[in-house]
Amino acid sequence: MEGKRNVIHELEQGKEDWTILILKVIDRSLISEILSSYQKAISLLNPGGGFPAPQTKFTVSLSPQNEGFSDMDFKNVFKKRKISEKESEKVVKVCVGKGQDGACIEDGYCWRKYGQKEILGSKNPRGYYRCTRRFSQGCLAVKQVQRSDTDPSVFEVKYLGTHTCDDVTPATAAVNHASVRETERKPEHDTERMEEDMMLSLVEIENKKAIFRTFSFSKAEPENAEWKSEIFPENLMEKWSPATSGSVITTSELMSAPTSVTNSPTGDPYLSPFIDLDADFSFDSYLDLLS
DNA sequence: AGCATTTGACCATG
DNA sequence: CATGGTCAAATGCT
Repeated sequence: MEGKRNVIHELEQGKEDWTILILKVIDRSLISEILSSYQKAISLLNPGGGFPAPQTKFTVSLSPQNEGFSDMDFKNVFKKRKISEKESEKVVKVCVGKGQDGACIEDGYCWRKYGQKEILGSKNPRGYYRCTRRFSQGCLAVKQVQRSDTDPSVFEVKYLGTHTCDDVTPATAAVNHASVRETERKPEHDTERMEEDMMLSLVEIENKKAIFRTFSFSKAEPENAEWKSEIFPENLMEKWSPATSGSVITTSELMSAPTSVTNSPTGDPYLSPFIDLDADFSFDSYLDLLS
């Protein structure tokens, strides 16, 4: 009985996390399916229990003028995000890496390691990478990758400089694969492909979620515009930015959002901290729309 | 053989 | 002088 309760709790936790992600993810149709699955699973485990009372009313604040959020912020997702004033490098991106040494973190570009350093006060060395097109195309993009001291599964990736090359690796295509396929899918799709898509997307989105949870940026400043537009494609920013800050994102807006994914090298629309929205979002009302 | 990675040396900065 | 970033020779891999 205790175990069942834990499972329900975990599912609900996951559900909340997904809801946070919905505000970020372009390919909503797939997320809707996942969300429905969560709900079905909870219902099956907890018949008659229904949804927990709207503690599910929460706020997500992602204004560029107060970007950056801590683990605590995401542990208390129902509270308005408190902003840290962190002044630092051009960009600091914290993300989960799949590689054993951080060299394989997928961001769509080809990198070549040119150095590694032990950093004072850090357990793990920092790897230095530059774009492989440095000499062929004069691309000056550089990144630094360091495994987190606190969480070995997390790599802190710092991007410096802008890509001037036009390199988009197959890795990027793979990242977008599931979403692209999703848009191509016919109404009468076969379950096998659905499962495959779902698995791809789950892996992808779980990574995004982890990134999103620990994502932090330096203070938004004019000189950062360059890397902002590089990492977060303009058209997506436009599509996702409400006209005014503090506007409420309705569920219908969420459902009608574009399903296409741009083929941007490092484009990670899921993570855009520049979406200026303070959204009150009720999970229950969202599910009402789904049913 | 050609390319990528490793690693100690070197350099710039505070 | 300590530290972090880069260079480049040595080494490894395919």
